[in-house]
Amino acid sequence: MPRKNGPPATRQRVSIRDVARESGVSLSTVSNALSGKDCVTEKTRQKIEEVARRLGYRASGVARALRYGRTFTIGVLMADVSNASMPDFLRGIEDVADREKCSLLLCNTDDLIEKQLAHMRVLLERQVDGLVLVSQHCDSPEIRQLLDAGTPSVLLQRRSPRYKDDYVGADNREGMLSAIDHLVALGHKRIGLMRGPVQSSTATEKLEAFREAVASRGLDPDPGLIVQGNYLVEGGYQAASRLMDLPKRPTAIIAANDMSAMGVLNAASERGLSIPRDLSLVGWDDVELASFPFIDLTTLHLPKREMGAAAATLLMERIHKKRRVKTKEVILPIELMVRGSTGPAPGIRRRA
Amino acid sequence: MPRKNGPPATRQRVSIRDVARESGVSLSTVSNALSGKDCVTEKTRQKIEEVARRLGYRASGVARALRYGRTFTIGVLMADVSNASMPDFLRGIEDVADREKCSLLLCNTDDLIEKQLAHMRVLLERQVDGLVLVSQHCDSPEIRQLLDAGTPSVLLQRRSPRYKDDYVGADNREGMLSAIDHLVALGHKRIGLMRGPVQSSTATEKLEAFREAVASRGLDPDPGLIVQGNYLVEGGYQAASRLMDLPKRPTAIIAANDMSAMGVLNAASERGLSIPRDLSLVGWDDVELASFPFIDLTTLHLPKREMGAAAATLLMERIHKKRRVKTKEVILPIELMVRGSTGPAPGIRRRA
DNA sequence: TTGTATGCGTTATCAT
DNA sequence: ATGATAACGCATACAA
Repeated sequence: MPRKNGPPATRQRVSIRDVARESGVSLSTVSNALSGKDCVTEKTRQKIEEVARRLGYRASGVARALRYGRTFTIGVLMADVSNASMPDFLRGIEDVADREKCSLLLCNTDDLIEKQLAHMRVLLERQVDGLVLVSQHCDSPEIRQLLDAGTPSVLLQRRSPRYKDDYVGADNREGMLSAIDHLVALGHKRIGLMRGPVQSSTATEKLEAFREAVASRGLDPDPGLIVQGNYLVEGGYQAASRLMDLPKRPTAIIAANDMSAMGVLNAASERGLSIPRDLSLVGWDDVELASFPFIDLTTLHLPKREMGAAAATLLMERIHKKRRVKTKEVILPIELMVRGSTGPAPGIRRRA
Repeated sequence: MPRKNGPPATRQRVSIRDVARESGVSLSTVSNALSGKDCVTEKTRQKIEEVARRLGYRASGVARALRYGRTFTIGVLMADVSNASMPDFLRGIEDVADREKCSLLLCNTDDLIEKQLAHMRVLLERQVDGLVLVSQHCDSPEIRQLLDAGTPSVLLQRRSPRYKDDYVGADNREGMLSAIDHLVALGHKRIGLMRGPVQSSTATEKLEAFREAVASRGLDPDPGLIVQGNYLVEGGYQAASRLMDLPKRPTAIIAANDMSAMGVLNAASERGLSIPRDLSLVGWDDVELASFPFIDLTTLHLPKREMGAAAATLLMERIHKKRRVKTKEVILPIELMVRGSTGPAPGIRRRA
């Protein structure tokens, strides 16, 4: 029986057919036996299993996916895995995916909308069961169109300002208030904020909470105290430099995130400013290095792995059609980790 | 026409069939038109494209994979993406994968052989086109069996001591010698080595080069100067503590990697030892934080992204059957980044 | 209990 | 230029 069809599909893989032929039974019997159905004689099953093992048979996930209409695959889009928090988000997603027998297809977008679009198209073509986006870009029309194409999706850490999606984030407002209250308790009144990128929804939330606190706690409302950062070390350095070179320097800085806080440390050491004696510093995210004794950064702990897991859980609900229309948001608490980078404001007596 | 087949495969997706029906042509014509064959009238093509767009048609990667016998997917196995070097390896792999229209399935093994086995089985079932392993476990019989099952694979950063595989690594011997020569030039004679895990092939290579150098450079051969580390901060702390509490402390330490070097910094600050005045420190990997001004760690730069790319390139050669049997090794150069954590040995005049 | 037939969506071959 | 068909590997409904 010569193959009549085209060159592709070289048919080198051992398939259920080979097992059937070799064990002298039919396809379905093999299928039944191997998937543990009870309608197969123990003897037949034994035989089949032996043959399968001998031939090194391994069911084709591709064929299965085609048949089931499910790939047991989840696509993950993030700007850059190399960014400190990303691996933890990823691990959280994986925790749940593993449990649900799903694998992860990972794509880096480098924060480029075009790259994200291309990746999304590929992922949808691959028929992933769902999509997790840790991305600033969830608002452009093309992306919305793909998002609405029917494949479940969930936003993690960054949300769309204009649309209502399934979303997992952290309580940034609470975080900001607790940071400020901590600083206020230490006597700080002139607090600088390094805000994150304008497209970042979390940056916006933090900024709003900051303004709210400035008003309600009676802090110095000088708009010069709010500078632009970008979540990177270098951006943190530049932003911090602007704050430090202000005619009247803030006594404390809240960085856009831990990485930009590193930039602040650089800027401070350059100017011979001692932290926390001359300047208190609060980070955001609580990445691993924040807890190193020689860094010892006071920061807001983002439960990254838990957030990833929560996102994946939301996604699985959709995939299992447990929830069809109503969107859901999960906001996880955020905790201030008080470490050594914050101290009494200069000129304030200890235990003020 | 009621569906007769089983419950799965719900048939909700718009397929090439729908496009064919809607545009009043046959399946093959749609396929030809959409895949840019020239045997289609321009008018027909227009029509088909319009319909496809209108219906939101997207070809099924799964069906294609079944048909082609290729999934355009590469499986990546690593102990833990959260480890500092992993994201860079991953990016390198992705660089090449993107170019080759492949996506990455990422699996964390947590360095557990059972987990790795399970993931490998899943990946092979999914019919990935190839496998990249950044894993200590490539030597157990079960794993070898899967590795030899026909799917191309390449080892990255860690190799098998017993088997010859496609492999990409760095020139660890050169790295170690350059580190030692740097220290020797600074007057160090009593150098401590924190070796990596025993299963780590790179750790072994470094250790051998260290011993070679101790002999050839006439360094203190005290076996107590070699302690066990584990690539983690805490392990580095403990190992460094042992070295520092030696009756006669080394004047320099070469850490297992940058993370354990952080542990050394912790141990040093705990003992009030100043680096590099009392103790010189060399790391390994050159992760981002090594270059932060307030850390400023002298370390060996591992070209991680390039290594990942080289591994993926090797893999693609196999996938494209450019190379069938002969295994290939790529050893990338490693470069000493001299920063502030190394200085003259105590008791040595400056500019010794 | 076991075998036969069908379809998942695609594309290459072959016929028209 | 276009259409009919088979095959990739699997799982199921149904018949024997």
